[in-house]
Amino acid sequence: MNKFDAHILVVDDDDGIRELVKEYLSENNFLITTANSAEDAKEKISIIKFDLIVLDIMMPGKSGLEFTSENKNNINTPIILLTAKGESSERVKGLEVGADDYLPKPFEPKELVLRIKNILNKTKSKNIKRIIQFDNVKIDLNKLLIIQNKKEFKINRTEKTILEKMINAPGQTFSRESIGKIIDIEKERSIDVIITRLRKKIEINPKNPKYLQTIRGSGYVLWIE
Amino acid sequence: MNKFDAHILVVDDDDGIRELVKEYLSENNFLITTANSAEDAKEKISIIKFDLIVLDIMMPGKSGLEFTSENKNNINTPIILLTAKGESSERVKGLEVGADDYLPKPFEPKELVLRIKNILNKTKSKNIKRIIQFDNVKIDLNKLLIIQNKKEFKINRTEKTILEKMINAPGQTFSRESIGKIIDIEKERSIDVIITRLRKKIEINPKNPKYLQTIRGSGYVLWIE
DNA sequence: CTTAAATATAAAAATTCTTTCATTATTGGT
DNA sequence: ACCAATAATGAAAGAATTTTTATATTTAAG
Repeated sequence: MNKFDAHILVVDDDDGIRELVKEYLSENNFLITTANSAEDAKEKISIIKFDLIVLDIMMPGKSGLEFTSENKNNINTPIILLTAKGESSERVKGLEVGADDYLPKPFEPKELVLRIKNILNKTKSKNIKRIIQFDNVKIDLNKLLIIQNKKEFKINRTEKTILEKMINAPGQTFSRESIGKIIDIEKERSIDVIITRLRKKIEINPKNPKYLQTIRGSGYVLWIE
Repeated sequence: MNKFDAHILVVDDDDGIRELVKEYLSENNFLITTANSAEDAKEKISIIKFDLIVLDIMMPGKSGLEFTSENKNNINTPIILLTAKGESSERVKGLEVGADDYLPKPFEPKELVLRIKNILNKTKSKNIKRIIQFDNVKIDLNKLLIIQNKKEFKINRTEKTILEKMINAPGQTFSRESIGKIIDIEKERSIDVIITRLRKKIEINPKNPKYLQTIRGSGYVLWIE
């Protein structure tokens, strides 16, 4: 939808690092705004709502720790701290005052991108998928429909609840017990039946499931993509 | 309360690392159990409920990734992966399959302790309420029970789903339409009926609701506190 | 105070979902 | 290849939930 994945504020007094980070993150499809001090950052967050802040701890004037401590509770934005190598006490404090993650310097840019993406994923708990498509199958949890090779199947509440979980954790195994907990069903045999029914809707060939597979001894898994 | 901060399972095929980690974490007031393979770990988690799992990615037999993927959904336990330096694709996968954090090897033990503490903190404060109490009423969504003045009522899935939403947005009005969407019910009259049933369980005097009130023309609201 | 619209409620009817059961198929280990 | 354990499945029984119906009650407005 948006051209950028997220809008990130990078705060560091060191021009070199700041520009390096900016460049690297930009290449990775983030929109970057920079600030060279906590005070500068403070001003910018009062104007723009960022998706995440990358913040150097050690800066002249107000430190990254102070900034985090003062602002974390007023804004909802996740913060990643850049900390000095070895100074683990800094990191402890950082997490204590509300930072979401930290990265000891010097760091690999890749690492930063990785941690950013991870946090954005977690905080964006709103990005729960409700409509997915793969091969010739479309699952629409809003309309409670599965369309498979032009055939249309209704799904019921139970099936919806299971799919909701599985779709948002593809490749992860769900034991019968855990599925039972999700949908408040007690008997494990009932879950077999529900899976059989689901397969008839999802699978081209239900007898030889491609997507909703059995993990013998463990449970079931949804493979998409 | 407990003598230890948390019970942690350390999984690594390398005896040296495993023992080193164990020793260091023990010194930091964690109770440590070890496993030397994913298979071994699997057995142990079936017996003991750990607070956290530290898991090497690269192991003979089942890899840490596979273990995470297969088990993350069935246990509720946070997982920290130990990954090879440089192998950032491993880390991406790790997070994708549900790991909560990772640490590239070689790592400083201090760093591990820090990340463990951070995760334990976060997971402790999941703020979705599932058990609440007010006046003489206790609602337990886990046990699917409402206890009101020593009377005990079962609640069904529909009721649970509605309460789940309302409890976490008290004071917010829910239109019949929005309730219907939550529980996949079409007819608005049916929702009247469901509310009536709920009131019999929650309210001391269902005819004169104190908690689950009607907002004429708009819907219903749950007032607690 | 009356009235019309909205809500409440009990009970029955209709529908949907869960469980059971009997049988067959598949899988992994020896 | 064989065995035992696990899983799949169709059909039917059993339970539970949703919807309808019919009637009563409450509310806001004039």
